[in-house]
Amino acid sequence: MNVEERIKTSEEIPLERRTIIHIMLVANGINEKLAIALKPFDISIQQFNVLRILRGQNGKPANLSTLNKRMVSKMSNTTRLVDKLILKGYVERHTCPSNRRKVEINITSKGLDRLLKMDDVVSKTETEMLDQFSEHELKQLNLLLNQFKS
Amino acid sequence: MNVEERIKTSEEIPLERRTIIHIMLVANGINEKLAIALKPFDISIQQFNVLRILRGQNGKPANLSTLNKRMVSKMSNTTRLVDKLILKGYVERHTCPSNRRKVEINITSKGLDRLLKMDDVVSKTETEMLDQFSEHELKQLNLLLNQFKS
DNA sequence: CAATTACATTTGTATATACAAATATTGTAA
DNA sequence: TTACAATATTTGTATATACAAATGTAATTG
Repeated sequence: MNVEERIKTSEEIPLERRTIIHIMLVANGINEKLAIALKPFDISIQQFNVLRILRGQNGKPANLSTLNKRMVSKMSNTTRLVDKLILKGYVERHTCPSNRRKVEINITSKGLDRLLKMDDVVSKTETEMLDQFSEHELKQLNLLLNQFKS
Repeated sequence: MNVEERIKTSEEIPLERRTIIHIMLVANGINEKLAIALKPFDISIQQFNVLRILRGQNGKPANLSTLNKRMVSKMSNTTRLVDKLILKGYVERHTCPSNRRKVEINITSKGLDRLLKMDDVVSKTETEMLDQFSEHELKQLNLLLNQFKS
């Protein structure tokens, strides 16, 4: 993808700005592709992400602040995100017995089951997007990305 | 920024998935930083982007589909985005005389004036985010990003 | 132990976004 | 020239997100 072509500009873009725009374009593309892949499951990327985190807990319940810390894109409202997953029967929420301010969130077996199927299409999509890259290039890209100031 | 640390995982992430997550984290960081920079102007990144496109038109009016084509993140509703800018007095909208299905959108002098001030903080933010990079590295990063399938 | 502070989550409000349907206008073809 | 298709935008609806305020619970301190 050529940046100038994509945003239809004839003017030359300074290298720094071009880099920022480039990253944003690629990230939007990734989002779009993943959203399409997950569409048949009627689930958003964020919801998928939460399910994956919960699975990674290996049965150990997570609370909202844990989820927030581990999410790729920080949500300002994890409560409502979890609400949606409960409605779908993919997670359960209980008040934490040791600290009733907290909630314990677990993935259900139904959630685990669906997640397994989502994994397939997501992995396939990820591989498709990156099949132009050699392993060395992927490593190089990760190293460069590390230099961004967070 | 270390990916594993940021998403608090102890498990090893496959290189492809790690790359995708890395890009998303960096893009979210960019978004956040730009949003903060633009906050004093009470304007969203998308709105800022539209103003920049309109300025690039050099007086030539743009219609909605032109804006859509040139925007970094495709909006599904440019109408309402332009509505907001009109409310702020930054743009004007008129029905296109040659084709009354279209609208002609122009940036106002007030919009141009504000945009000039926004440019400063945005450029500063962009430079801050990238000051770890040499010119060679930026070029290298752009080349790698080009390999993403769009 | 009452008051205060800190913590964890929920709720309210405004705006953003995705998608589909509706509206208005223009072009075209029988 | 009427009917139909194509184009360009707007509107409706549902969900997502950002931010601030509210709620409920726990810990601390005088």
